[in-house]
Amino acid sequence: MSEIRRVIAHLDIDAFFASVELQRHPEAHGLPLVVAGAGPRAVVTTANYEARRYGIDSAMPAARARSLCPQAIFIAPDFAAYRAKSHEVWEIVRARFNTVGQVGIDEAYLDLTAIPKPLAPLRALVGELRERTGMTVSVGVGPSRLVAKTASASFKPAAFVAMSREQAVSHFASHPVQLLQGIGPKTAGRLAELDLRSVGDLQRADVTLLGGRFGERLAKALHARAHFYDDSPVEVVRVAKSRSSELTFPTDVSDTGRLEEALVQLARELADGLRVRARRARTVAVKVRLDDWTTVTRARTLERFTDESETIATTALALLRAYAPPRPVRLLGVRVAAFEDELARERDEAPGYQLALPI
DNA sequence: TCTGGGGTCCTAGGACCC
DNA sequence: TCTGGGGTCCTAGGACCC
Repeated sequence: MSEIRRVIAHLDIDAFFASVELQRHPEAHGLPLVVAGAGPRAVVTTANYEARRYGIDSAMPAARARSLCPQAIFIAPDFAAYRAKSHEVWEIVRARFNTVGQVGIDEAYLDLTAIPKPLAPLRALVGELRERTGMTVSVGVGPSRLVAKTASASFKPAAFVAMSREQAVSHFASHPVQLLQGIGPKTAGRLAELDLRSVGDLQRADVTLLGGRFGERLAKALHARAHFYDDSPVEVVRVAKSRSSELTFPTDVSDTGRLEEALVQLARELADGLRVRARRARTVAVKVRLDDWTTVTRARTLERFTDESETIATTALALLRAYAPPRPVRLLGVRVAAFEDELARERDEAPGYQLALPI
């Protein structure tokens, strides 16, 4: 087995939404700024570093953010503006580097293995991005996505850190396990029951003991993560596997008519999106979150692929009626999946192409 | 102070076919 | 009359990430 030493960079735009808003509201510079919706159930999408000093962070209810820092400037998110700025940033990156795998709106991995001395051009890129887009990017570099990501995440903002796997293993040993990507609150809680709280604890843990609790597969994966082993590739092209639209009501809804109306609207949005992207799906699913936060999904796979609002809406309605929510509804969603193979569709729709049908 | 919206991946169980 | 295992497709729920 030949071991190729990879060089991976992780780029992350610092406080992205808040930074875009600061460009449009220069008077807010140096003041706490929070991007959050206005509704009663809104959450914080981003807070700048001034606001984070008050304990405000992403996904926190906006109401709580307001009480933590009433003098902060609150701005409703403008996703069209963020998408435009994101496009600007990553187009510049793609013009300078070949293997760019974007992950979400404000992050990307770069595979720099083929570049002899990658840090200098990377440093130049950071400067260029700041000059041309006004965005500050944090950079982590390492032999894997995991090392690169952990480095950029823990040294941001304005980070520029390169680490070997061995350095990551020792440097992050004292940090909580949740620092590792893939370990969230649930897994951290289960690990704590085994008295494993830090990355170092997990490094030293007995895999057999872990296996008894998590199953062999997950145990091995967790142990490997703690040692910063990761061979996942940088994926330049990613094809979506599902699309969804969902809506949290400002107050819970019991009225069937109102629920069905909302569901049809969501189905329409979804179908419009499919047609814009020239994709068709075969599975339609609904998601219902009740007032007590229980979440139920129901799915149906159709005979044919579809991109029609009518078909998607009818299927979604049938699924909702069959479930008949037993309590007031907080959230409704529609999802489509099992997309038609893109190449097959292009071939089938190519002019002059005739499908050979058996007689 | 009650917790958005858009995704991915994993697991487990049942149906069905060979 | 009782007993198989493998493979694929589908559904439902859960955890996690940005």
